Amino acid sequence: MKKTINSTAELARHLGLSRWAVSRAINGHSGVSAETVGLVQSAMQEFGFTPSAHARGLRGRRTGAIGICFRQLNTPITTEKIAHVQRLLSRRGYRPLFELTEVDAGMGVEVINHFISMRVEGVLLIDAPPGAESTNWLKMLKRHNIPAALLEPRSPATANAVQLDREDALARVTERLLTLGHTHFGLLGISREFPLGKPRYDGIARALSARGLDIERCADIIDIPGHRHLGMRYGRELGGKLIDKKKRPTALIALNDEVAAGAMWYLQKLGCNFPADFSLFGFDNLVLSEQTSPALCTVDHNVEASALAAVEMLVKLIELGDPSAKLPVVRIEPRLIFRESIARVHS
Amino acid sequence: MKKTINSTAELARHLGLSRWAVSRAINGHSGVSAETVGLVQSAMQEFGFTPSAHARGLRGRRTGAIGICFRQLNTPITTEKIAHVQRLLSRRGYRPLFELTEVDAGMGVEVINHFISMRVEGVLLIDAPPGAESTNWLKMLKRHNIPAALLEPRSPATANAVQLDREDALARVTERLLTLGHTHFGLLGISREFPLGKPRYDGIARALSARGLDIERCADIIDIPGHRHLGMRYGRELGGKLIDKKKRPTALIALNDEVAAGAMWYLQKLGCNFPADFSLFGFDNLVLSEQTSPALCTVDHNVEASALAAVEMLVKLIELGDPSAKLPVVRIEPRLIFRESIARVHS
DNA sequence: CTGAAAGCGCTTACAG
DNA sequence: CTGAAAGCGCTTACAG
Repeated sequence: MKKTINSTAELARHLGLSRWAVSRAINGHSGVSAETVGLVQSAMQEFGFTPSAHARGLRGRRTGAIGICFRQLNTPITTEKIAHVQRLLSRRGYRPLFELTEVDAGMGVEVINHFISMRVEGVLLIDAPPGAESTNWLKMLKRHNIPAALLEPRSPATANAVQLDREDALARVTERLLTLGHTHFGLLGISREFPLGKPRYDGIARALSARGLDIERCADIIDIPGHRHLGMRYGRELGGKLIDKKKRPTALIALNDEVAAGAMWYLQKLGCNFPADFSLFGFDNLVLSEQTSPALCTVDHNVEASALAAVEMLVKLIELGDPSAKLPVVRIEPRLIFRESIARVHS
Repeated sequence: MKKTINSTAELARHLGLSRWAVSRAINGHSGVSAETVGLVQSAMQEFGFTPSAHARGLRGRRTGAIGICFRQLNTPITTEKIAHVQRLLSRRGYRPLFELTEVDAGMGVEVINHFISMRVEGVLLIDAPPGAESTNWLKMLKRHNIPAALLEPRSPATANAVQLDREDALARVTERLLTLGHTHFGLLGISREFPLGKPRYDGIARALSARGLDIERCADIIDIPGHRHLGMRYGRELGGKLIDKKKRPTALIALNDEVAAGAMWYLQKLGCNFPADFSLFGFDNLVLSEQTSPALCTVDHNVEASALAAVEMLVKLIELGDPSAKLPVVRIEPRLIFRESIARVHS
């Protein structure tokens, strides 16, 4: 029967070492021989001993913990962010603490307080909600000198944030379609009044005006104001509105892949061909976009790059040690994914 | 300028109370008046003070922390489990610590060690991988007297687990289709050899034999052995295999909603009607299943019930305080969702 | 309720 | 490297 080891003191006694040597071996500090480090590590392995994070966090300056919070796990994009962030942080020796802020009302403050009570070294807010709520969270953290970085906040931030450049992506999509000869665009679910639609609309307008074209004349906004579910069903309804148009666009740019797939489905059922009758571009690079037929051209969020930028920003803020440090906003370029759903316009 | 408060000692000094009173007020213990509790709480609010979880975890017996781990965030079902678990645990005064085990190789052991170092009071393994890996995790936890519960382990467990009764669900689906007059079934992607398929197949067989029917004669298994992606594209390919059959089934039961939607899409393009030509049942109750046309009949995992059962099981194990306690496996009944994709068979 | 003390398991600074 | 000590911020048991 093996004896069990529950503290570094017991481990030191077992190995005939001082607690000092054990502590420094565990933490990779200098002053102990490589041989001693090996002995300590193999004993930890053998007895399944892991030092108490609480004692360490209480006495030491570093806890190694990083609080990560996000609103909901409702999209594959969010879950991908989380997976990348976990990988990147644990490679840098940090331990992520994940929490959801919107499973219950008022949960956000509770989560931030938990992070504070855990003495996290930094907080990463993913998809932070707009307005006063997240401002309050940032205030709470600042009060405790805990730096925070924002990954894709829902309202525009002026510092310490990483944001996806949707405008640039849509400008590039539009340029590509112009190159293929398209001059009449259908904007499925993309409207200026809508926070999700605004940067997309602006990007399209920018690309058009670079060619001397006016978005008001070249593009039809096809949407249903007040519609809430931005999924396939919405896409089908927009397909229905599109088909009633006298002068049909030749290139369709959809708010996202689900809307694109819904519209494609509906129009195909009516006998339309993709990309012969319509070129179509989605957004999000969901698995769905590969599975449509033809496979959908779309825009990939480049989540890996955003997650990396956010983690590096947070680590830098932690290293600066200045709670009022302001790092410039990082803009991430989305990647255009070209597949089968676009073609040269018929002349 | 407000002074800041960083410890219960400072808080006690500020309020003219003893540290004893403050501690008991914060933890809701008896011996302090309601008035004192109120004073303490409002001062905590005012100064944004949250006691150190590390000091608390080090000295006190309880940390209130629960480790939750899961393999990946790859399905909406998993993310739903997490949201429910967070809500249920925080309502019971526990703090969940979430970690992913499959973002890097060997991450599982690292995650369990982190839980141990955090002195969690219990661990919930969600979608635990089959085989030796999770057995090892359980061994590590047991060594530290940390109870663990399994929510839908990928290999059958004999105790301390909550499992979805897929067999029962498919038996009920089959009964319903039999009631509608169907006697010839197409099993899309459901094969006996496959861990995901086995319980489904058994359930279908059970319902058939209850009516004196033999699954070998009444059902065609339509699948592509070795196919990896169980998504819409696979469904479309299975639709292709189905249409080549001499004697076509009238009722289709798909492995999941994506396979069902893919098959529906493919067959509709060929001019088949749902549910006139084929009745169709999916599984998972994804958002997608509402968005097909006709809307898909499907099976809902009843995640809320599974999450509740798992949380209650874990809480009971913690309260028992016996690291070798074995609670019986809880089976959760999935819910059948009837929509538009099934009909009485043509006579 | 107060007050004074012990102790949780570490890290850290210090003298050797 | 050793050894002895202090201290992180709490909870807890004890005497009043």
